[in-house]
Amino acid sequence: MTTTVVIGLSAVIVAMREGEGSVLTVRPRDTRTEQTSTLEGLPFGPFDPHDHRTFELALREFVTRQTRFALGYVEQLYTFGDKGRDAPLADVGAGAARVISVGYLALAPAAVDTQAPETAWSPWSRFFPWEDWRGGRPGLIDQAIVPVLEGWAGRSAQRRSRARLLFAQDSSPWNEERVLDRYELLYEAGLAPEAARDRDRAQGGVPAEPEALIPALGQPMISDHRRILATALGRLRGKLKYRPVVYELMGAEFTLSDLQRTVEAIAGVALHKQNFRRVVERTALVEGVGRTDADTGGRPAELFRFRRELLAARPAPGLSLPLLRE
Amino acid sequence: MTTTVVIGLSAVIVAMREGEGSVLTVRPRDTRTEQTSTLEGLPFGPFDPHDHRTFELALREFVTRQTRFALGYVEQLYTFGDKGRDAPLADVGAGAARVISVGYLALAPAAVDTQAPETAWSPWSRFFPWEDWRGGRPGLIDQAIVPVLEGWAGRSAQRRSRARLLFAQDSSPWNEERVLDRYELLYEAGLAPEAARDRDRAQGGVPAEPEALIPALGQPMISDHRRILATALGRLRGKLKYRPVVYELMGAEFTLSDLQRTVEAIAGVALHKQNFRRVVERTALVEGVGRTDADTGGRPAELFRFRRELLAARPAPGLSLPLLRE
DNA sequence: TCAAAAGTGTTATCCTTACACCCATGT
DNA sequence: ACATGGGTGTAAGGATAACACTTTTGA
Repeated sequence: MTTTVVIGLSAVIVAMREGEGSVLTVRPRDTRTEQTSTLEGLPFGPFDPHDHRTFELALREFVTRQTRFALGYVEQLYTFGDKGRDAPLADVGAGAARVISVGYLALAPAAVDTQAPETAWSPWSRFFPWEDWRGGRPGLIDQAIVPVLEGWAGRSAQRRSRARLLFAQDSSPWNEERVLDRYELLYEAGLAPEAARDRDRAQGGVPAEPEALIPALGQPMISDHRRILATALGRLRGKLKYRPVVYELMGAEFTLSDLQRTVEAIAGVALHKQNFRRVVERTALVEGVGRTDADTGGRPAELFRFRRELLAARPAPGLSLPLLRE
Repeated sequence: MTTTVVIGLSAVIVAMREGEGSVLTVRPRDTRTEQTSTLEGLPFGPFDPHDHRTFELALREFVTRQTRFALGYVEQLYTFGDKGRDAPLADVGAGAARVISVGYLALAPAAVDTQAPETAWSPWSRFFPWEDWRGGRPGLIDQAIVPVLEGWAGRSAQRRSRARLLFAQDSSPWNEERVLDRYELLYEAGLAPEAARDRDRAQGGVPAEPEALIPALGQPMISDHRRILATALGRLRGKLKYRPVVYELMGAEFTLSDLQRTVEAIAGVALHKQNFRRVVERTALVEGVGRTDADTGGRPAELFRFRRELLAARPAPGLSLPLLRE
């Protein structure tokens, strides 16, 4: 028996919407029932080996078709191929097809809008509520996550220490980059509804009706899309520090507070205002445009622009995160 | 017409051999002519969607089969799918198959050996002679590369500045991480024999006999393997700085000079001895074992070991590269 | 005794962190 | 006047880079 392979492309398209780090989601329409899915997913499209010259071109094309805007910054994330966690398209194709999905990260300025039906901007705190530490340690970690993880870990020292490190218990520090590791831990511990669904499918059965969701554990997504999203968020948080990628999320002109709020939303931590400004100014990648924005509620803020022309001429640093002590 | 997709896995297996950063290469045997290839390639194997649960398991399996040793550290690099640069397996399969290759980076300690026939450890300076700046700026850059690039760039300011930045001309600094960008520049400029070959194949013809190689431009490899190797080397050079990956290349015990020579071989730059030691000791990821190695030619050196047990308990830093000024 | 490589000490400089304070606007 | 957010100055501590120097071996 030969199993054929189908390559799918998924896009994590990130933008700031209403002050929150958000990601473009779709609710696909089931071809049989004509119902739109209750779960959200990422924009997803097949890669046609005959027509498409490169993955990236294929991605840009189908995203433009689905969402009606053209992507700017795009980078390949990872290729996912685990059996049992593959995309639901596997059922749709002829016979047994294995779906390999190549995940991409795309960044869009806030102004970019989508008028396409069935697509929406969702703040990613919907999917990963434990990742937002801007207001200090989220209560739900100790209320809802830690107790269940302790039950799962039992006497296993390895499991306990893994949970302790990833969720910053007992004075171990919060590492905002390890989004994927945390999601995978929750998945393994059975706290992600996706785990139960994948298990049911593997046993040949129809997925059971989802149980009542525990809001603290975040909205699940279609297929392995929450895993791809976690990969994207972790990668973005890391990249922020060594490449000037934040500016891909900003409009043409912005205040330094806008910039700080964007970095905070992505990194999920609060930053020290004065030191953040210094860090930004030291890179010399922004310059004032000589005008101010008066709609700030206080003193008008100077408007800056990103000096994109320097990108070609330099190794180009990122931003350090001068954390705000609690 | 449907074009089928085949997924191939390629492995860049890195180890120190005879003091040089080396990579495991194979000379595949042509199924028709029974001749072994004149060009080297990377260990490469098909991914069987029916049998293999994950890419990584498939990779470990075929590498063990081809090279007779088991991989340790493994990480996914990138998935390559450009038409016209795909693997030669495309001709071998039934009809028109498009080969997508998922590249992996693996690190092995020097002690690891391969007894398999047709495999060998090749220093990567064979493939990228311009990447070794340990003895200062390699003369071949200005002798052989820059003149040809200038011809290629012509009056295009963009091309000229790209070449200038990547090859550190006119006081622009050498950025050792941009291995892939440099290779792609040479490919575009037609300085990589692979470019001519891909062009010939695209026009339906049989690849012309390779012209006499210009040694300064490095040995070409099969398919797009030199591109994958460039990706691996760039990634490894970057990762060195923020994750403690060098230790994956070291034996159980090593001197600080061994460690420095390894970092220098990978990064391709000379480091300042005293400051390197300080940097290493500050991470506290190594500890002396209380014995010395007398075979150094001078004063015996203290032996150290990597405190791997700390990896689980820490965010784990890398090494900065305290450059040696010329 | 000398070459070769290991290993130590010290200083200037820069970056980060932390703290305190002033400025310009709307209500 | 005062609340709100924007913006500046400065000093302590730590990391890096650059320098010179001592120690221990083999030939």
